[in-house]
Amino acid sequence: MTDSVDSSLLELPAPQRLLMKGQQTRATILDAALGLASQMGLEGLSIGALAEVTRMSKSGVFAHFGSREELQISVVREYHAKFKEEVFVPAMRQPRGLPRLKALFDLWVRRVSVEIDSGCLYISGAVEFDDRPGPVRDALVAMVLSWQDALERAIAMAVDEGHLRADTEAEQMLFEVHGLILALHHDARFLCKPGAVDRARAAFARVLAHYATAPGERSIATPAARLPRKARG
Amino acid sequence: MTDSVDSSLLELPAPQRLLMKGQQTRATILDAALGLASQMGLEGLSIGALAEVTRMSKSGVFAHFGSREELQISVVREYHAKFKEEVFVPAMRQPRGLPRLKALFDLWVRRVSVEIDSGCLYISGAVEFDDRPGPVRDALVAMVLSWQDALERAIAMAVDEGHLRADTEAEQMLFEVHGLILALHHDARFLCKPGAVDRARAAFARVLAHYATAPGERSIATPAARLPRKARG
DNA sequence: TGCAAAATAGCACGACCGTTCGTTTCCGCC
DNA sequence: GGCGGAAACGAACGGTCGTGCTATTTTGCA
Repeated sequence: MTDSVDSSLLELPAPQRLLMKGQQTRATILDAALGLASQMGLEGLSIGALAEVTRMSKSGVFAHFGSREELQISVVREYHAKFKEEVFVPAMRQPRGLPRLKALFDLWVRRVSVEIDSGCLYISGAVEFDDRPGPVRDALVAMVLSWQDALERAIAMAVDEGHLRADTEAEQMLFEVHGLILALHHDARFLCKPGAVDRARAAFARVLAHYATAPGERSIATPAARLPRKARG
Repeated sequence: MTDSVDSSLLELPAPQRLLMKGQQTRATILDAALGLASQMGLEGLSIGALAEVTRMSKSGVFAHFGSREELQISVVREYHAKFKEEVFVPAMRQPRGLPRLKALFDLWVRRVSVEIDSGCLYISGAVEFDDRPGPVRDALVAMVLSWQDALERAIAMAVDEGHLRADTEAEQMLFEVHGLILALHHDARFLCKPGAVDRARAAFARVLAHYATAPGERSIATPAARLPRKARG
């Protein structure tokens, strides 16, 4: 998890290690690639265009990744890192349970809204690679699954905290919430409908209300509910 | 709306009109193109691959459309026609209100499930063309909007029939339902999660329950509700 | 300052792309 | 049977793609 500074650097025999120039331009390229891939999709990302943007030669760009596929995978990983840092990490500073869950959704919405003119790689990648097997798809699936897992854990915690009904199916709730983000992305980016963000937020509130502890059924934040979370399939 | 048999045929000066050969192979090509585009996306659709599948020459295929863009648009239109015939038309045979709305969703789900190994052009197209202006995007947007319009009308009718709450915002409900389909498509096709169909159906039932007439608030199918539907923005 | 290695450039290859053009085959009608 | 137009073909063009190669420049340390 040392980010984009990849580990092979630490395994050099002995001599000069801090030749940072390479990693630095690699980061520059990756940044440009992220922007390009967000616009054109992972499949639309071409080394030639990337070279033009970074004002390098095609082979110069190419040498940093060894193959187009490796470049794509690096872009996916880079996006994942940025996403995590921008959405996951800040939300983790909220107390577990409803506040954290709300923060996760809010930051997620904010991210997708910001991306209204740059595109979410998770979403576009999912469509592009949904029937194109290979390492890129595998990487993409892994990233998305890890994000969904984090969300599911947050939901389960909210259940444990007594903020959500005890019979809440985390995976079902995740499905519904994820749908809201997808619809937001679709309406805002493709259909250019104004107010999609508000629709998503309103719908999320509805979902929350439904899964929230029914009035009188169980008091909010009952300490007794703070048991070790039961293992989920 | 005479399907793919385009109207220029009927405007010929006088003589031989039924040289159907052209339209026939055009239909064959279009059918193959639909399959190809469902797998590779509209941008991944290439004339060369299409020629190989149909066992024709590239130029032979090309001649039927005049440009790749025109081919893409034709594919979009063809998909729209098939979608309408498979989802919209049968649902229209249900009585207006809840039954029709349920049928629309059910057929839609069925379609997306069937497409689990062939891809929904509306969804993949939306992602591919969300920041790629041009005639193809325009056609795609028009088709999707017309479908969403149909859904919105169905929701509004269910309100008029008294099957849904009078204060139901059709566009908001549409947003939520659309999200379910997108999530279904994502989970089933990309993540290959089993049971996504059931999740979608369960979530739809939840949405319906929320927007349904609150118990005692207004009786179901009150004849008085059958007023001319108020104009919606 | 000089040296080895890393980083980048330059060039060429083969493959595929959409498109054009001239030719050839096919079909319906006189 | 032959004529005319539609349909399909085949070859070629210019372009971009990813990817190897071999120089050349740049970099970091002795």
